[in-house]
Amino acid sequence: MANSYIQSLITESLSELNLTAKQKAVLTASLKLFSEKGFERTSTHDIAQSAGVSEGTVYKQFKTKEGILAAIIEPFIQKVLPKAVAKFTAEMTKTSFPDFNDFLLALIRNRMTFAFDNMPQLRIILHEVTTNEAIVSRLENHFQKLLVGPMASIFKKYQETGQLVKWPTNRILRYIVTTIMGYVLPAALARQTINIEQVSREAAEFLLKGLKP
Amino acid sequence: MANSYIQSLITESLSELNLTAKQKAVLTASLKLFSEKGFERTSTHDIAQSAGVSEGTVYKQFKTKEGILAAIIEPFIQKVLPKAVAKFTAEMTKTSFPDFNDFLLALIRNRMTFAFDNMPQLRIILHEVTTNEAIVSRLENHFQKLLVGPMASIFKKYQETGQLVKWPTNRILRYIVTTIMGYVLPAALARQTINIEQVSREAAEFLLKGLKP
DNA sequence: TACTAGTGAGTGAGAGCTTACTCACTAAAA
DNA sequence: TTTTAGTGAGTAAGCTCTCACTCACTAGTA
Repeated sequence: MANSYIQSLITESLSELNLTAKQKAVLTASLKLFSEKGFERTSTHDIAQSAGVSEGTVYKQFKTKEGILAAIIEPFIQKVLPKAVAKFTAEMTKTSFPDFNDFLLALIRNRMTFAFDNMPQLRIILHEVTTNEAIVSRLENHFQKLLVGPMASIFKKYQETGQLVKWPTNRILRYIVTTIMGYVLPAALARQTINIEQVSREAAEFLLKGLKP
Repeated sequence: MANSYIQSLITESLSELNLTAKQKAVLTASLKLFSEKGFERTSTHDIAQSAGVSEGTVYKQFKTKEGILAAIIEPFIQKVLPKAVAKFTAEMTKTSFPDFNDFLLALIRNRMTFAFDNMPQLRIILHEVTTNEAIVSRLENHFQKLLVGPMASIFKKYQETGQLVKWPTNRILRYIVTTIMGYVLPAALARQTINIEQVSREAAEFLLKGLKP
């Protein structure tokens, strides 16, 4: 469900650029190589070979190697991320789980699925983020604008019904996000998968206790 | 306290190699540049210039550029990390805080101080870890051998006095570590400092609730 | 229908640089 | 005198990016 939706987001943002089959091959090959070896250790020769095109083709569409990286990261930060968040918050406000436990579980499951569906992109961003301050501040900005705002009103409901501790939205979000990351990051780095269902329950159990009033 | 101890660990591991002043300058310059720009974007020319030596000097001691990276990462993983953990667990078992809250606070404060004292090294490892599986599995191994073992017996005490939930050591550690990372990582990436004292209390408050039986 | 002109994605050899690494040499210490 | 740290110009490999060229295809013309 979340899977196919995310997939369509990616294919959409790809087809929007109306690229030829070969240009798309360049992007998908770059995504794979960048996430496996890192941007700097991937040569344009590698990309061309992996995509089955000539190096000239790589540079027809993307003027520089950095341009390929931007063509991967930018749509993800500017389109995939915001759309996924918007869709999720809309779903949450509509469904309106009366029980905070159910809300937490849905949230964690949703976010973990998203992370695993977009593992290559997330790995690339994680790598870049350590040496690129610009991306860090843009992601921070996104976190504030996209997440903190919508979540505040949702949290308020649970706080008023005495199910959620009355801490600032920022603080509550930090614990939720980092607890999820605590499961996703090791798996991402070790290139392993996890049992999302089981792990979500585990994380929800802990967070529910920690975020009780 | 923790600060000066860690500092001495680094200087010790540096002087153990009994390097000349220029060779040490090469290492400290590399540490700075690698953590700021990343290993691949740092040239040996940059290192030589920053250290105020010739490129030949760089290669007198370290046979390859990878060798410089290893000379930074290896002592950290094999000596600094284990010693810091050993010293901490020894301190904890000796002092034996009767109150789990006090233990948690000491633990978090200690770990955060360590992280900020070793920020450059941690940034380099974070960057490398995304493209180097070998380091990942070695760190995982360290986590198991160094942390899980000693912590198990400490946790047992608090579990028996009804202050700590009876979850596996691994699970409890995961939540403690990730909660700390939730404060340290954003600061590390944004290259900012945080109020360790205030933030430690915040984190301890959350963890105490989440880890109550 | 047959011919021609035009288009643009794709090619790959190679220009131009950067980079990691070497080595013949110097200066100074032992 | 021997040894050793340090030097920096030099080298070869590898990188990004360019550009003159090909060729399948389309659209207009006779």
